[in-house]
Amino acid sequence: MSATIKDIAKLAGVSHTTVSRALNNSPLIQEETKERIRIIAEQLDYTPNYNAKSLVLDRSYNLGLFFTTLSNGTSAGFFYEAIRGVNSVIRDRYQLIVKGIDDYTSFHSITKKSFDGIIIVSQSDDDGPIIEHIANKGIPLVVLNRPVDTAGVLNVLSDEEQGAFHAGCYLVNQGHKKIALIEGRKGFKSAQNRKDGFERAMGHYGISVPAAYRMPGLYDLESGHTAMQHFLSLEERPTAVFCCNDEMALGAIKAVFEAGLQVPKDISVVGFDDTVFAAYVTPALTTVRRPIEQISKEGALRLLGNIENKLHTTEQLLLRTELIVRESVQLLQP
Amino acid sequence: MSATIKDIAKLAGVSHTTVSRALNNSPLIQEETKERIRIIAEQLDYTPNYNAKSLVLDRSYNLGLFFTTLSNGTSAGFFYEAIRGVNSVIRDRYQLIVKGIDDYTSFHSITKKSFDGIIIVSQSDDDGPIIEHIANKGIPLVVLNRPVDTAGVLNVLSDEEQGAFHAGCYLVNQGHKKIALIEGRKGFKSAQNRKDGFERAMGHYGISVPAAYRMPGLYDLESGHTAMQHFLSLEERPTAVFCCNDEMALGAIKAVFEAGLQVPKDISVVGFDDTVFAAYVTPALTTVRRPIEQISKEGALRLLGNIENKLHTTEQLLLRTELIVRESVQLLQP
DNA sequence: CACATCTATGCACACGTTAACAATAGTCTT
DNA sequence: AAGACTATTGTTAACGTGTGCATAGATGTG
Repeated sequence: MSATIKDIAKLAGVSHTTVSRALNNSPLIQEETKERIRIIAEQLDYTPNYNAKSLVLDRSYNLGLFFTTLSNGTSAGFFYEAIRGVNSVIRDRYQLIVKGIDDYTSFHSITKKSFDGIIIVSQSDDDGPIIEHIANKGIPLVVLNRPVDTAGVLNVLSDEEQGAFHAGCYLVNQGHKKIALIEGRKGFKSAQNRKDGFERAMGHYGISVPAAYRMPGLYDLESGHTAMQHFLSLEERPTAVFCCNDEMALGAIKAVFEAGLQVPKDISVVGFDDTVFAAYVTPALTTVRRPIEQISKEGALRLLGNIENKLHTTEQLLLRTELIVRESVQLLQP
Repeated sequence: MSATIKDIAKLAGVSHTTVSRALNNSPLIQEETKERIRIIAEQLDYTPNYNAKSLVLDRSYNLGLFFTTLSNGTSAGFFYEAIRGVNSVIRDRYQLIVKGIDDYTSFHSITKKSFDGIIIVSQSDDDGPIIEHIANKGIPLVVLNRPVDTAGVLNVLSDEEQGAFHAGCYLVNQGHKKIALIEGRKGFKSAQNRKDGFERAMGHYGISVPAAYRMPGLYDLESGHTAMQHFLSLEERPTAVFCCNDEMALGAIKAVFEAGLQVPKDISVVGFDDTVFAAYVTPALTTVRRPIEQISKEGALRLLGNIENKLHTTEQLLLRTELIVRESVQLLQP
């Protein structure tokens, strides 16, 4: 069917060894011979069989890109930016294999032979076992988006606690005192960090957040909607709500409008993530931007570095978040 | 390093052939022997080397999932749903390799050896060459989202023309006569189809759409915003605007609010795609839903069918779109 | 001129797996 | 009891590529 180095060898009147060396641009082969062989390869439309190469070179040319889940809980924008970032770095050097961790029934098939390196975009503590497995197998690994301290594992993430802290401070500085919180999906590390940052800000200014001002959420529109309905039903409504992501913030805003009220006039809303539509909803959403694409780029770069230099550095990179002030927060007069 | 069938063979006191057969559950091997071998394999934590398997079986266990572009023009939600749909079908039988077609400098490396099958999520006529290439190489192929008529290629898409037609008719039936259009990204087949469906609806009711009521768009928030600003500046403003996707519709709505006007009271807006946030913006967006996830599922299923039965059927599957009526269109009194 | 050195190439094997064919022992048939 | 057949296992080669070692010719050296 398709041409092999042996076919080329026959036509060129040399051994297949010479062809192999010529096409890999080995200094052992005469320039003239190389050129002749290259031309024949071109004519035959030769493409190396990567499976054979992999077998003998013990490299798969595969990079795994694993998400905590593909089926629920991962927001589309997040997913997209992560893949984009990684893809822009690897170009054609590796194949990018995308998987959801929760699709694995067993990690047995994850071996050094099938992955040259793995990028885990982790959103949950439940990812611990797979991280252990990969590290044990000695596969180069970078974990994005969530802190890990396993030795030999790279780690790139944004400082979400700090981002939430800034958002909380901002609300207080705008004059808010009755501030409510819609939490993220339980078990997701980000949910914990964002909550922590928010709490720290409140603590910093000595503002207490009663139980009625705290609602659980699932990072989706619907749970934001429900949570806000609850806040609106309270006798003493909060004047501002910090939502642990933009989708929930959107759902929350929707609930406010449905109740015949206005954002930010009657109630202020802050989100987290700066998703693409945050700037375009009405009112434009004040939110915390985390540099997903940059995180995935930096992560991929460092991973490739470790792969190519056969290192297993343990490095943690923390990228700053940024508060994006738009129109969804009202300045309260004292 | 890692165990091979030969290691198992030694421990079991049989030939490596017997081990291979046992682990592949061949009927040639005695049940008792199989069991013994399985236990040893388990103890050694044996995993087959897929590169070696691929080499001899001439199968890669790879499925390509190619998008027109990863870097711009593909909406995040679209991307996400497509991967989800395909992933839910293939589970652990194949590895899913995600690529942007515009990342390829040459299609040379796309061979039968490296891909058992390919799914192209096509958004542009520019994808013609790669489709030709893949079909010529005899690699099983399904093209999603855009019509193709190459022999031996599967094709699954939604009837967007019909969807846009219904949306257009709906606007007219709600009493609108001055209807404007924000077009999709030039070169994208969907842009043409949606425009065609809209035009057909207008033609059907004898409504003419002047040049000033047509604006180009790029499928992003910003171009929708710009286009709507243009419409608002006209002496005789349209009463309704059909946007070729939801993102542009969001941008358009934003522009309306900025001008101190209201949707749908002053101007009605219809989108296309029913992205996740369509239901949660204010006002909730009336739009056309196309079943991306279903399309990618159906496509993947049919592709796997063709791969496993070694067929190259030429089949086209057209899935219906659905008009989702929400709150962004005003009923005009005559 | 004899020997060492260098250059360009080939030979043979390895990577881990599957499969065609061969071999052995036991069972059945007449 | 001889031949045919069956069940189980082994021998060997093959997939396509890369590499250590051998080889042959050319060139340099004293």
